[in-house]
Parts: sequence; C-alpha cells; structure tokens
Amino acid sequence: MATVSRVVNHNHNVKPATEQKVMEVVKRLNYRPNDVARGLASKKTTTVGVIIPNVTNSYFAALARGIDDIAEMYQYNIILTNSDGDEQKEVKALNTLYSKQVDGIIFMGHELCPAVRVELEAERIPVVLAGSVDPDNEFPNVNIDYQAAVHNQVNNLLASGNQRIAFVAGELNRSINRDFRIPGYQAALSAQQQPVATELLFEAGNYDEGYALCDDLVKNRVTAAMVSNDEAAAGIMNGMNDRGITVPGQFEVATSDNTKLTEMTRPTLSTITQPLYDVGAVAMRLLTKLMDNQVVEQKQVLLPFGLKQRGSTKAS
Amino acid sequence: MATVSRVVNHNHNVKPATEQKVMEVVKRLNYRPNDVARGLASKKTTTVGVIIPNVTNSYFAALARGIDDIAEMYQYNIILTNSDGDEQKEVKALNTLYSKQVDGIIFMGHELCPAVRVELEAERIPVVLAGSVDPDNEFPNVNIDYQAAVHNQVNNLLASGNQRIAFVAGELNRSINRDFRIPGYQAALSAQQQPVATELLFEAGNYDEGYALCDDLVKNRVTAAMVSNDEAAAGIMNGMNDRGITVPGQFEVATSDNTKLTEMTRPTLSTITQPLYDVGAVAMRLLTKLMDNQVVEQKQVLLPFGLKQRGSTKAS
DNA sequence: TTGAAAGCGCTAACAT
DNA sequence: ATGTTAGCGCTTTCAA
Repeated sequence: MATVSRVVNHNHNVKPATEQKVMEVVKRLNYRPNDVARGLASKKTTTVGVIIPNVTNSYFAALARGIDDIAEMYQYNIILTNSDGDEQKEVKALNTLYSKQVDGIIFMGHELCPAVRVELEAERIPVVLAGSVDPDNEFPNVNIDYQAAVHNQVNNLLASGNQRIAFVAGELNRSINRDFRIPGYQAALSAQQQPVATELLFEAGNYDEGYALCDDLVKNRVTAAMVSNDEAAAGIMNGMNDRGITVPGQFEVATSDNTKLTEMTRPTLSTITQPLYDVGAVAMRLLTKLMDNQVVEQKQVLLPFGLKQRGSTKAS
Repeated sequence: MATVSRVVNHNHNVKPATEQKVMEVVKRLNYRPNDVARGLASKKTTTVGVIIPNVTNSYFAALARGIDDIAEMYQYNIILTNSDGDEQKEVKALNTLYSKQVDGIIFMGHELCPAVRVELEAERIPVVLAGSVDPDNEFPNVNIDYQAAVHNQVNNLLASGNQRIAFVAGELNRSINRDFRIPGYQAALSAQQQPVATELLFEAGNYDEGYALCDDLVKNRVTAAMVSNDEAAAGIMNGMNDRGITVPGQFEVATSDNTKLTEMTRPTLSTITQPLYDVGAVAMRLLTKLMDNQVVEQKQVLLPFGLKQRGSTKAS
C-alpha cells in the first residue's frame, strides 16, 4: 500500500527492484491513482481556479492560454469560470473554488470590488491577479504600466496635431481606467497645455458600442481617440469610415491590446503592444511559487509594453 | 454528522426545527463543505473535463462559453485543457481528467483520432463531442450539417458565375473536411457540371496562412473561395485586396463560422451562420442528462444553420 | 427523524 | 527499504 504510494509519487526510498515490480503490476492492472482521494489525504488538489470575465474576449482568452500552458507545465489543472466581471458571480465562483479546495487562484477582472477583496482576504490560499489591477497593490499581480503606455500613445496622437483627443474605455470608473489610463491620458494632454475636459471621456466596451459611439464623437468635434479595447476601436474606426470620415486622414484611432484583430481590420490598428500570453504565463508561474511556499521578492510585476503604429494613425 | 450532511444536501428527512438549528451553526462557524471529501465519499465530483484545441480560437471560445454557462446552471465546474488538437496532448489530458474523477467530458477537436477514441471508449464515463464530428457517429455529439451548409454556400458562389472556386480548410484530411465539407463542396460543383479538381483544394487555418495563400490562389486562377475558418477567410480577403485584386469584385470569399470578426473586416464577410454558443450549451445539457443516467433518445444532434451574405460576395 | 459506524482511496507518520 | 496504522472530511447504509 504505502510502497505503491511511494512508487507512484516517485519517492526515493524504494529499492529499484521493488519499484520495477510495482510498476509492472500497476501496468498490468491498469491502475490509475485517484486524485480525489489523494487530494483528501494530502490536502493538495493540484488544481487552480481561474476567474475570467469572458473567454470569448480575446484579450482574456490570450491570458488564459498563457495561464493554462504554465499550469500544465507545473502539473496543475485549471478550473475556469466566467464571471462577466459581475461581482455576484465572482463571489459565488470564489466560494465554489474554495469548496473544491483549489491550491491557488488566478483572478482576472475589470475591477477588484470590495466584496471580492474580502473574499480573497478571508482565505489564506494564494491569489494572483492577471492583467487586472489592484489599486491598493495588496495582492500579487502582473500587468503592464497602463498609465505610461497610454501616456506615450496619446503623445503620438498629440504629435500629429490633434486638439481634441477622446479617451474611450468600457467603463470609465473602473480602477484600471480611473487610476491608470485616464491619468496617463490627462498627463499627456497637460504636458502640451491642452485642457483636460471630462466631455472627452467616453464609454464603449465592444465593437457595437464603439460603432455606435461615433455619433457622439463627431458631435463633440473629436479628431482622434485613444481606445482601451481593440474591438471597440475597430467599431469606432469602421463607424467613422462608414460615416464618410476617413481614418486616419480625418480621424485617428489608437488602441490598447494588440490582439490579432488589430492586423485584420482595414486600415490596421495602431496600438499599445502588450505581451498578453506572458501576462498570463508569468501570473501562473508566480502562483506556482506562492503555492510552493517559495519566497517571492517581487509580487507586483510590470511587463514591458511597446507601441506599434499602423494604419489608423498618421504618426510614422 | 449525518444530519448535517442531510441538511447540507437538502435531504428531506430532516425535521424543520433541527434543520434550522444546523443552518444556524453552519452560518456561525462559517462551515463550508469540503468537495474533495464529498467527491471521495459520493464518487461524484460535480466537475466535467473540457478539452479544447485552443481558447484563443474564437470559434472554440464561443463553444466554451456555452458549455460553461450550462455547466454552471447545473452546478458543475469545468476543468479546461488546451490540446492544440494534438493527439498526444489529448490523450494525456484525458488521463489527467480520469484521474481527477470528472463526472463527464466535453471533447472538442479537429479530429477524433484512434488513440483518443480508444481512450474515450476505455472509460465508461459520459462524453459529448461539441462542434466536432465523429465519422462513426459512435459518440454523442452536437454539430451543424456541415455538408449541407457548405453545399448551399458554394451554390451562391456558383450562382454569381464563378468557374474556379477553391475550398480552403486548416487541414484537408481532417474528418470534418474530408467527410463533410469537401463532399458538400464537390456536390455543389457536380450539380453544375463543374469539374471537381483536387488542385482547387487548399490549406490555411489562420489569418497569416490565409494571407499567404493568395499567391497560390492567384496562380491557380481561382476566382472565389469557400473557407472553413473566419480568420483564414479574413487573411485571404485582405491578401487579395492588398495584391490589387478587389473583393468581391474580382474575387469572392465566403466563410463558415460567423464569429464577430466577419462583421469587423472591410468588406464584411459572407458566411454560414452557426449557433456557436448553442452548440456548446446543447452539448453540455446533453452531458448533464447522460451523467444523470437519463435516457436520451437523440444522442447525435444537428443544430440549424443559415447563410448570411455580406460584403465579400456578390450574391444579394 | 436521528445517530452510529463503516469506508471512499489515498498519504503520512511511525515502526520495524 | 518496507509494512502498519491512522486519518483526510465527507456520504451512506444500517439501527434505533
């Protein structure tokens, strides 16, 4: 019994001869260890919970792929739950994951709302936020420097002479926007002595909303937009072109995620480049260390970003 | 002990008064049942394994969302594993899932290769294929009638006068192509007395491959393409336009999945419409019945499809 | 309607 | 290096 356990778990205190014998029987009987029993006895499930707003969102899907690949590499499985960024669903999902005794959690969300924070703090199981900011920087997380990225990209829009640049995000009041992107956007404007008007802040979180937003943009005499979501950016670009306002000639669009979509639209979309897969991968790698009780010096990691000027802006 | 178990599991043989008492203590002690112990004792984990080629593929991501929503509805959790459609990874993933004692499996793959089939048959745990064909129709599965869908869409390409219509898929030799789509394509050609030449069969499974394929297409004097993957279709369309061959004027493109991408490209892509979310949802619903030992009359389900003519074809 | 007891299939401490 | 034993935290008979 115990010896079989040792062999199966690659414990070293087994005589090679008996190991062979056990292996032979394991094969012959087609024995497969029961992970549930293992989990109960060892208090480790080699399973991590992943909360994602929506798998069909290509930004998060890219992170999820990075997460799963590294999880697999470290022999963990992933329990994936879509939350739609909804507080209720997030809390419910967390409770389910706790019941399932997951060894750790990767949380992705637009926002870290108080109820979720409480839930996360209540258990002492490791959590890492992936592509999701924690304004208090309390939890380990991996992101890029959204503020600097937006700042730089807006600089490009400024450089080509735009006087009224809009900032567009799914929900302006989310921490990632309120505390990082918008300050980056405003800092860029201020540095050029441009007024910072809230009337230039708009909401659009997907293609259709972006497309529909064009009327508002035109009404406000906006000539360029810094968008925080690739699909919304595509919607704005197509919407403008369909209204006879050509991009980038009469209107410039810059976006944030560098998903494959930015290469598939016409014109192609200028964007901030983020290592999406790596954000997920690094988050998972960090979580493995935490689950392994290793000491981690840097629990807040910022991955490098870049800017890619393509067809939707005039900048070269 | 046993009474608490009854209360937690909503067993009816409990006096309301004691139920209240138990509930009160549960709350006070912040008691949360351990699903692992539950799983060991009851031999049910309320977890299903989901094998997906790649979450970042929007076709499969859409199915995954449908799967997760229904799973959640029936109180199941999902263990998600990316396989890249690789036989080795699929087999490995299945074994891991079996060890984890999942109650059922949803399999998505480009192909149901022999090794996987063997693995699936070896265990008697329920499996449902989602958006993935089983040429032998041995396993429960939910799909659309790919053959008819392609046949109809090719008819439209024929109607606008094309004499050399290409068929493009990720891998021509996959069952879904070999046994369903290509026969549909060929039947449409044959019905119009058009020769069925293998030189009109091409491979491209993503945007870049589609884009690169254009040279071959031009070389072969192709004037229209029936593509089995939206991203590849976008690549072909952009590739043609970039080469000065305008779509749909000089080249028509029709695709298969109706992912959101088909509305985001310019021109927009004409496509077969499939209820992607529903394919996943119905598959999961079917699996719940199977896991519940309910008798299911129809284990092979074909969901309705449609055709949507947009900007990449001349047909109205 | 409730309690007592066995046991799910392992791991881990302990003994040998 | 191997065997023995005691749980892990529940569900599920079986009695009462």
